[in-house]
Amino acid sequence: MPSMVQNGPRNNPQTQKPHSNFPNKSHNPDSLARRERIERQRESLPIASVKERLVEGVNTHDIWIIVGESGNGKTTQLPQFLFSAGFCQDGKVIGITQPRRVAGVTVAKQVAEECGVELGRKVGYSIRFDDKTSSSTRIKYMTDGLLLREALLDPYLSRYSVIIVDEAHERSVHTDVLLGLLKSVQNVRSNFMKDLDNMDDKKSNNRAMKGTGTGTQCTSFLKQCHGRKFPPLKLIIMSASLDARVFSEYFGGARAIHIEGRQHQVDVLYTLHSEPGYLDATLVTIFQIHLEEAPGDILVFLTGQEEIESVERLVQEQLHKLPEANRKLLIVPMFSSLPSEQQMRVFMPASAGHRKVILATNIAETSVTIPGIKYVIDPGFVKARSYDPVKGMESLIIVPTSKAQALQRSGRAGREGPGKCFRLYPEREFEKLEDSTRPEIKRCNLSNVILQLKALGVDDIIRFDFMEKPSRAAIIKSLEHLFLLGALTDDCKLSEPIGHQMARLPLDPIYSKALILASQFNCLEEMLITVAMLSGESIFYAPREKKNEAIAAMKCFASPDGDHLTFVNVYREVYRLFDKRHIQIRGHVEQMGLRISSCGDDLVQFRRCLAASFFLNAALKQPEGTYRALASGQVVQIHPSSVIFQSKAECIIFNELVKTTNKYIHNITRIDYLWLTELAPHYLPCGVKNFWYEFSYLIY
DNA sequence: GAGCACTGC
Repeated sequence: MPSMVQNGPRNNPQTQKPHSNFPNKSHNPDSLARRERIERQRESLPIASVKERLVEGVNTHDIWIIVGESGNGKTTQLPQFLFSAGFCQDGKVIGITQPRRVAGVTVAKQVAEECGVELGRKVGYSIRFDDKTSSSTRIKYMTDGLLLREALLDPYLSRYSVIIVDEAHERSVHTDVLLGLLKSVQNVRSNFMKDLDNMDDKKSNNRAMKGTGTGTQCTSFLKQCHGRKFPPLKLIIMSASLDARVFSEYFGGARAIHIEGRQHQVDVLYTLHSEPGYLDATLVTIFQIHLEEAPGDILVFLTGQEEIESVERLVQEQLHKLPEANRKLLIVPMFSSLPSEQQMRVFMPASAGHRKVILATNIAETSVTIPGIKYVIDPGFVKARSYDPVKGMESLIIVPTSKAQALQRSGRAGREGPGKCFRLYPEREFEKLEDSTRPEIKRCNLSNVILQLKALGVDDIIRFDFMEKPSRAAIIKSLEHLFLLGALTDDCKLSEPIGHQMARLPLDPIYSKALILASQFNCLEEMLITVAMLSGESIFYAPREKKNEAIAAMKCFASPDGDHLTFVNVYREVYRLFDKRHIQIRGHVEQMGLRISSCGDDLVQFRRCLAASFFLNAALKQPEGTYRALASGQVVQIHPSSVIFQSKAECIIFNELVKTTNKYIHNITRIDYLWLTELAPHYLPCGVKNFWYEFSYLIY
């Protein structure tokens, strides 16, 4: 039972690393010395030797692919090279996107320091909830999701002369959608004059861009471009993957340049035979390193909290059997749901003579860089999320890593000096692994992606030029979902006003719709609370050792009607803890002109609104106590973390269906079945069939 | 009776 209310939202420990402050005036001899040191450091980076070639390349070609492992300085140096080469003339901006918030912040701080400027002036960053830019910002680091949002307001990305997409090999959904968008924006901007002629020729034709070779629709861009002139957009795709070919092919045979990294030698060792139980093998390897290898910390990649906690226990048990002198081993767990104070422990050095063992999930692959690692233990597995669009179900299952992932993990041993990586499987098994992890866009719910693309004016999703196309079934399912939510019209366009309102909110479409409905049900205040809680990390945390305290704390707030009402209760008591996201969403709905009122103690009204909002996720109790989801017919169970886990509610709505050891539903509220027939009559029982009839001609 | 990792004008 998750229960303790956490002390504020968790922060990634990297954001809390100390950084020096600005401004620094160069009259000071200390700062002069520092500037010289920074200059020397910059010049020693691998990328410095190819500076002229890079700048010349960007001048002559509109698109470049830069391949190179981390440590070569491409993220910090390239924007500075381009700035010096004049790419920010006329107030234009160089934008650099990152998949993660922390990276954007830390890199921007470093570059501001290198430039000797105050962060937020010439160099800045912009991430959700935190904008450190000004009108004078010329080098702007940001998350890729944020640039996508910017494109909704400025489809031509007209402020930017150059956009650098960093860490493209990670292939997050945002990166993939952004690449598709950038490709079409670049095309429109470089063919600007030609396209205007084109449009004059085809005034009656709504699909002016078809046939220009882009494969995308830019009609909406063109309309807004009338009478304005933009310089070509320079694009740079940066990737750490060894294979630049996929990017190069996607961008019409774009040139790629390889820049050496700063990686030290890592010896990779394999087992002779397959290990039946990789946790036992992990344990043996930890002690083998501890007792036989030179000093240096160990990083172990495990699949989840449960594994980490059980390995931690096993290591502690074994440790006590060793002679006193051999017990100098410090075990530190690391996973994202761990509170930040405990996450910080991985950055503290072990006391003298001790070796540190970090037991981590794949958070340590990319998100968190831990100093002092000399040994990596890689059992070769990862817990991965996948999505079944037909069943509307996510799965969280343990699968083998890809080759790229194994390389990424072993690289973690060679950041500060030569290291060793112990792969707990035979070398022949490595050869059988997939080359790279399947891009996220092929294994996630596409409703949000489609809503954003529609808002950007891309009407024909099936023919959108994705780098890797999601399955037709996944696209159709999400179109159907959006239609049932009222976001799409009968001819598959974004509806007015609901679809456009939904696209503006940075939320899962079903939550956006819930907010719109809630203003009609006079319970927007309560729905804002609920959606804010559902949209971020859980604010509940129940460590194993404080289980009873956690249960007691939860009981103070629990509502017999379910989790959503419990959220409202918690908020009303302790709202300050997570106000940031609440305030942001509140600002959005106020701007949209929705009426914010509270239903007060009339929580039946709120539950009716939940039923109207989440009717697609309704379930009925079966005789055995399990539930049957109405939309897909699947048999599901209430997850034990729900406050109504033990109740026998006849009819419920839920927010998430995730298959782990069982098909579990999360975030549940008890409703009355009759409300469904009253509030969602277009859906029950034949709404879906109507959809297929209406849309089949558009899809096939 | 159980929770990979990210992200959003």
